[in-house]
Amino acid sequence: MEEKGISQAVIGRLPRYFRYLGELKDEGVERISSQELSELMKVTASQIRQDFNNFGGFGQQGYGYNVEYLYQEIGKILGLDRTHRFIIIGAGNLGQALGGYLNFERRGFIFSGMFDKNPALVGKEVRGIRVQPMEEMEQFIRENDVDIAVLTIPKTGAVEVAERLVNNGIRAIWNFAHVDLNVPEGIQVESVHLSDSLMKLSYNINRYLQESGQ
Amino acid sequence: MEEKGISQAVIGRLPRYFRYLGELKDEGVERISSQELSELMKVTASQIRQDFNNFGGFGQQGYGYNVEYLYQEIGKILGLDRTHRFIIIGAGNLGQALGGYLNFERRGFIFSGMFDKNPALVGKEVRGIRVQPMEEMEQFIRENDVDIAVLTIPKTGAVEVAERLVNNGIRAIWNFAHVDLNVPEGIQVESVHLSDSLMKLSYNINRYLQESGQ
DNA sequence: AAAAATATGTCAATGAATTAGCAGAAAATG
DNA sequence: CATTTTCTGCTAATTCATTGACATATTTTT
Repeated sequence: MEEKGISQAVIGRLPRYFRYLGELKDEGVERISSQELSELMKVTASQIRQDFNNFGGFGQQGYGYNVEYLYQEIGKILGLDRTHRFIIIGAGNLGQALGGYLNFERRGFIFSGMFDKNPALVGKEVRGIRVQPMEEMEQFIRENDVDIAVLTIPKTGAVEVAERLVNNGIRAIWNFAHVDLNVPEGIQVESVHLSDSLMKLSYNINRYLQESGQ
Repeated sequence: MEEKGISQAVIGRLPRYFRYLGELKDEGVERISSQELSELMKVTASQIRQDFNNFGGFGQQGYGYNVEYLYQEIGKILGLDRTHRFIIIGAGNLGQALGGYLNFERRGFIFSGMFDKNPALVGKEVRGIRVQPMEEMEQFIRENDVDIAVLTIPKTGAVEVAERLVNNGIRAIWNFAHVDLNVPEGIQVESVHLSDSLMKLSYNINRYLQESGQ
């Protein structure tokens, strides 16, 4: 299983495959062909085969793919066979929502700390984790082998906090602040720009109204 | 300004242009060239010009682009010159977080209702909006000219709720549930699959570890 | 007011991603 | 156990997206 230069287009589709395969597995489905999966997921069968072949091919001619095996393999590719400890910076509603997701835990993402600069939130508990003041963040990262920091703070401050995170050994940032973070080579950033997403929706509403005549 | 068959790749970049132009405007910058903008945003100048030209061209040779004008025009393309009323289905932390974002209001997205099936949450207020029971959803949509429904409920139930929304005249769904919604032609769906995003991050962490030798 | 510099819009070239097609391996059938 | 069917892995073709190059319009400089 060699992985070199897999495009982000492919990576971006893997979680969706993983989700569908997990559901099939739970339904007791043992095997599936690219054809069947393509109908279910509404993508071409060719794309499915091509995507999987990036990682060496998990199927067998005349049989198809074994659901359980394929599920496991994609999980491995996505790194879900390891555990990743994460902390949340910003204990507002969004931070609390993400801290509360039990599904993340199931995939090996362990919620281990939460920080906020607002004294009113410090001390509050989210799923057994006590919100700590921002001053304690650096030490906590160094002492607790934290991989991922989730940034759920307003954009003012996000750049500065990101820098502090990186300086203390964070490998990855899941960024919900509405700014682009510039981090050194080797630090992974995945941004979720909610307002961008909403604007895309807005565009498509408008487009449809225009195309179908006001 | 003719728009036909603009690719989603282009649309996906518009909100980011809009964000940068808004910041430049606030800083008092009057004009900018594709070259300068490309350095700021870390994309090629050619792509910027190509993207804008999909909509007819907003610049002038020898001058560049007027920041204020370009900002306005992209806003119009994204439909931000109109107002859209939205409701939130699911008054958990995520729903509350989205209801609380003042920035959406600034862009013309008006938070007008919130619903939850949990009686413990009904009656609670989020930014002046009272959480109503699910049973009142249909009538509210019909009587209040609601464009967008934000789905912040668990995946069980999301498909059924989506159907109810569509049957009562919703045009667009901003979907945070971890399922793919199948809606009729003409209904817009924009999904934010948070766990997919986290898995991509996980993949990239792993990849880097492997490439740089364990 | 002429010359030099700037910077767009557009076309062409390249590169990336998706889809189509098919040889051949395995499974199912009779 | 031979024949037919199924279905992958792979290569080739096609489509889509990005980048490069340049003619030309506008601005700035001298």
